[in-house]
Amino acid sequence: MAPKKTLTDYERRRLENIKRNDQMMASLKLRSLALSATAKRQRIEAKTYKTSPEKKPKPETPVVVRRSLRARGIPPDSSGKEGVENAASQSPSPESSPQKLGPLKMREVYLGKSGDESLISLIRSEAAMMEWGKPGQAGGDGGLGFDLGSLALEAENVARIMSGKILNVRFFPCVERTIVVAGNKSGNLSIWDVDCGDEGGNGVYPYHPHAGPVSGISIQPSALSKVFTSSYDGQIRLMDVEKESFDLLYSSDECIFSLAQQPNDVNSLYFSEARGELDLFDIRASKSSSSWILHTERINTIDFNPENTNLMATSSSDDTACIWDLRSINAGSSNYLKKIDLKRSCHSAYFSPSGNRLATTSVNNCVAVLSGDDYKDTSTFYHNNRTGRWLSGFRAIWGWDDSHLFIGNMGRGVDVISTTDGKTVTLESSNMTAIPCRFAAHPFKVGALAAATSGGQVYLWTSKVSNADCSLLKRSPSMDVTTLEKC
DNA sequence: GTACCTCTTAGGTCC
DNA sequence: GGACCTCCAGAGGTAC
Repeated sequence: MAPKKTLTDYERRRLENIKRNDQMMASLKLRSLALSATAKRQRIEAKTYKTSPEKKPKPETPVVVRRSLRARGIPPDSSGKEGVENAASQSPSPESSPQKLGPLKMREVYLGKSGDESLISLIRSEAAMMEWGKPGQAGGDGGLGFDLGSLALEAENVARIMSGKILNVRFFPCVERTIVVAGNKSGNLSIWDVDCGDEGGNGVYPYHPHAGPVSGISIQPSALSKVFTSSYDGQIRLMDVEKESFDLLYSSDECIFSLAQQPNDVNSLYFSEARGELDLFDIRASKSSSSWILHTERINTIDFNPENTNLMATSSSDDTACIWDLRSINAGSSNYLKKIDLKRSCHSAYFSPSGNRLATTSVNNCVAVLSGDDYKDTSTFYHNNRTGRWLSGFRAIWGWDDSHLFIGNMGRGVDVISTTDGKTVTLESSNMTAIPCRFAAHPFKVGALAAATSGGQVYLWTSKVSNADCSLLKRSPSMDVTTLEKC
């Protein structure tokens, strides 16, 4: 006989509800009525998931595989063991740090073993440098002369920075440094300082600011010390490195599914909650200033045109993606500039670096690119986007110009779709042992591409030619331009 | 039309 | 190496 399962809070509340309802039914002498009602509709018992009798807490600590064994002088037998032991010895599980409605000190929710002082001072100094520098974005319409063949995944650029499914990955928009930030389904936020390899430590700083999946991360180049995060737990938090805290900006009973900021506007947040609702949050006034119902189902992504920041794109599980003009959005959900019906749930809609194109990814196995005047031209590319339940849905992102899109491949590769000739190539590496689902392109380092998996790993592809790496560039025959009908 | 059920998918852990 | 767990998607089917 299986040992008695420990009930979660949710299950306990649910059982209490059922018990209360039973008592109420009995008191109203409605039990016989209720029984006849259930007899009418003979449902099989609600689906439950088996749980192991003695569930051991999962280590939430990052394991960084930053140096090859050969490079570290470790014999093959020791492979990975060191990291795993480190992970197992890590302390607080997410459940041990329940989120409160209020600000959280960074150290309160820090899950790492060594301190995070070096990260705090690094971000402060990078923020100060950005204040002075004011760099321009990489990319544009004309192309960068970027050579896809030079992309490689070095062994030291592979890290398991958290456990579980990564839903969001971003680069800190700093010019000099490569810092990756990712959020997972457990509400964790991990920051990986990739360049700290020679400075001791593994460079990964894990935090647990949310009680639910992290649905959005936003960082502005002009305010590097402020990291905005949203979560299914209904909260928006601001990781303020100057104050060393995760401030609570917004709290709701509804899930928050996406978060975005207009370029160069650090005082406003756009986020989606519930079914199709988009909210504008004024950070200085600390209140939601506008709200619109734009879709009939959840909004999965919000993105702004980098050249005309009044144009906003949304993708939704109501099978559509839309482009809106913020100056006329008040007129309601029918007042979109452009709407594309994808027949299936749409996972993403992102403007290209020049703003002249929009790429959408849908579970209809298509990546669609809108271009031309008023985005009236549509090109569609067949792409297998059926990721199933356990993987984060694929989202095609733009590289550093309008010529290439990057998206995960179910064969553990990175598909690169050329928007100029419609051809797709797949980047593969023996260092990439899981399917990359979510991507980020470094805004200032052409060729630096972060790919996150549903197992907590991040692969950092860089534009280096290395004979040691066995990255392979091959043409995928099944992914030429196709029509929407074929999709 | 709505509510509910089943199936599918991959990665990590444990034995 | 295989069994088991994960569980906040989405599609398709069925009952009401």
